[in-house]
Amino acid sequence: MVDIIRSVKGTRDFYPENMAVRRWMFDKIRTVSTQFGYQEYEGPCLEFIDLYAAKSGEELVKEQAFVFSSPGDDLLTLRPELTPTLARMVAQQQYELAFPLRWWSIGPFWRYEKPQRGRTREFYQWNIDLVGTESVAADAEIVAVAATFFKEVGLSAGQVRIFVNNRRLMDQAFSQLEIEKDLRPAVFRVVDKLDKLSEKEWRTFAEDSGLTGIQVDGLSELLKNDALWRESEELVEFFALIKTLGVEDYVEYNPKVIRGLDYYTGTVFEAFEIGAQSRAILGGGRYDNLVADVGGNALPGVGFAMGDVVIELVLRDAGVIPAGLGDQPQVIMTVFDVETLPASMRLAAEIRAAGMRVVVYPDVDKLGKQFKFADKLGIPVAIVVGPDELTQGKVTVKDLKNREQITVEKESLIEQIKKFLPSPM
RNA sequence: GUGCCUGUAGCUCAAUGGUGGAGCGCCUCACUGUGGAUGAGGAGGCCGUGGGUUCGACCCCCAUCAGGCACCCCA
Repeated sequence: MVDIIRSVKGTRDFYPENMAVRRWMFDKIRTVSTQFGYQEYEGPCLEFIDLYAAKSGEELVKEQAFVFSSPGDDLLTLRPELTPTLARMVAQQQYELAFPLRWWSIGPFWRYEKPQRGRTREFYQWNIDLVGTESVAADAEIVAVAATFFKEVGLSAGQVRIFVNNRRLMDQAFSQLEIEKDLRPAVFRVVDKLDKLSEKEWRTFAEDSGLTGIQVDGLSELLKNDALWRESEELVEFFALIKTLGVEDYVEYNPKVIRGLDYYTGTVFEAFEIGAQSRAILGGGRYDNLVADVGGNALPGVGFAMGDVVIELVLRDAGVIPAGLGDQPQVIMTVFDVETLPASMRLAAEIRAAGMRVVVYPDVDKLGKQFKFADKLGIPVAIVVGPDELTQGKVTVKDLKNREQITVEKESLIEQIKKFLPSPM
């Protein structure tokens, strides 16, 4: 093979087959988002780096963002996340917009990471936010959106679970353990490590992080307490609402869910695949001063983000992606010889006028070859118009799957094709 | 950014340091108005790339690029 200029590391090519799956996933996202009354929006893919300097995790901007200078010497970045853009868009029109606003978006993002399975440098992300209310009902609604998405794509509560916790509750608990405020970020990391280390290693790690033995004991107990949520009025109300919304099977309290990002202030949640893999699918939570960081009035909100890469792997492994997705043609018009080509093209136009996807075979080839081509593309119906048909004013319609064919009057062509087409789902 | 594993035909993978193979796929023919089977042929490779060791390298060493796994981090 001649050398082909390779694709950029960490990017993906979407061949029609993959594109069909992506289209299907995105359609599900759209369906669920709009069902809950959210409106689609989109921001630019390029932003000034200053937008992210305001907040975001330090590492996200400094080490994971694609930053470059434009010909005009501006420092630009390919957006690594949407939240700062959302904050700006809201701040710019804060006196025009009707709050609470429900917005959703899906688009490309870039992070300079080491690519591996489930992680690329260019990916798509679904963002959905409910901004302008502190109500617990908003938290519950957002989580219900996530749960409904799982239902919609065919993932059961046995396959995925949304784990919920509350930052305020944890802060309160940490205070009882007399863990100082400036130690909290380190403690979050300790919490995060619990399932990744052995108990002994975890202890060591916790003490190295600055916790006393008594605090480690307390923390260990705390993180085993699945009933801790009862001590939080917010969470009690939250879980009651989740039940009302009918998605309680998907939602569970988990004291270990903390989330890395600093801007979360209340409810936090993460959805995981259940089972051996246990991949993280989406994450989000409540933030109370989204807009203030970019110069607007502080606005509370709640939302989450889901990347397309992991969810696709989960959906594939779960076997819930339907077959027969895609926009391949429904009918192939074979070409018998040069003389009959115009007749074939004319017929194709008629079938298109009836609303079907039709291709005309572009060369004069043996019929067998034309059928084989149709097979490969998964086209279900073929039409043959040779000299015999033309002189009789008829058309042959062939069901490629069952290998049946029938020669009919031209007038009943469309009807006959419909009989052979697989019924739409 | 760190550690480990892997790069051989379009795909999946073999090949003690001594002339690179298989299965599937592809093309042609048996089958000049009918495709999933069968049979017979055929095409297709600077063995990821660049150095080094050696009489000789797909094989050993180094570097580099790419992919995977575990960290890190997170979606």
